[in-house]
Amino acid sequence: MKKTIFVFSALIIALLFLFKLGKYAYFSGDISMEIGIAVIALVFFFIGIYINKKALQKKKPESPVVDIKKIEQLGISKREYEVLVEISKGLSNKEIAHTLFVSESTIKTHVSNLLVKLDAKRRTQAIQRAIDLQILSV
Amino acid sequence: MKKTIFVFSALIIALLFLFKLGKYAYFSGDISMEIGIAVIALVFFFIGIYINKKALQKKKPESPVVDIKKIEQLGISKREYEVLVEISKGLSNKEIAHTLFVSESTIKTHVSNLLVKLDAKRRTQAIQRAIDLQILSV
DNA sequence: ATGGTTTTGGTACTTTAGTATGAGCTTCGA
DNA sequence: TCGAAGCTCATACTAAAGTACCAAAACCAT
Repeated sequence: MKKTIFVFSALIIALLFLFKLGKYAYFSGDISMEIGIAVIALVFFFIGIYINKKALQKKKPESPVVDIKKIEQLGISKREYEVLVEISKGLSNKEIAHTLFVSESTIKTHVSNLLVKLDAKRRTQAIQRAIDLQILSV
Repeated sequence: MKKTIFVFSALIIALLFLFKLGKYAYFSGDISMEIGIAVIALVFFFIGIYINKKALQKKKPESPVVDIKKIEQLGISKREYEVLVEISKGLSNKEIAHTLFVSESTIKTHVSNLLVKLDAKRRTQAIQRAIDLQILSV
């Protein structure tokens, strides 16, 4: 909103400034005036391009973001989600156990729970499901 | 290139047309002329936005595409790649065997070869590697 | 404090996955 | 036509993955 106000203010100022130029050209004859108008047109043309580019740049960081609501809906706990992330990295249960400082048994329990909650038969399927559900950032 | 030429032609024509309007306003007094200039400016402002939007729309279908060169570089055969795709879908060796109409033994062989070529220890890791290498369309 | 959830861990077993090795068959280019 | 490469399949194991069941400690909110 502030951006919009700023942009319009800038446009008004630019317009007033160009009016001065226009009058200046006006006293210098007809041809100069046409050139002045051409300059005005071009300047605003590029302003339009610039504004638009800026606007689109901010839109870009869009949807590759993930999670939260669906994770909660599925009843996946924090710890389980951590395990899910490690699974998607291609780690084995033993490796996950090491990185999370717990026993492999614990990881197996988490994985089993995850498979149920994600309705998957294998960890590879769990990865796919998680990606589909936008629970994992690809 | 043709687009650019067309756009500039259109701009020149628009300019000439607006010059006519400018002259028209010119004979109607100062205020009208300033309004005319403002109109010109705004018109070109929006033309700029429009052109820019069009240009960016064509750029969009960008890089989510995949493969080929790297697949060849890694020495992955067609059949092996098919297996890789099925793996990434979360299928088991047995299921892949069914969908590709071969025995599970064959799939195991392909998987083993894939793991070597992708430098992975597990199929889940193979999936990650393949995604990193842009061999799989996420 | 008491009950529900989460996290942790274990045992015992079944099922997949993955490795190693060998071998027959097809295809395709030199 | 000869050989390399790819695809197929089998046997025999080892190693992960997953299931089932149980249970103690930790955490959190009423």
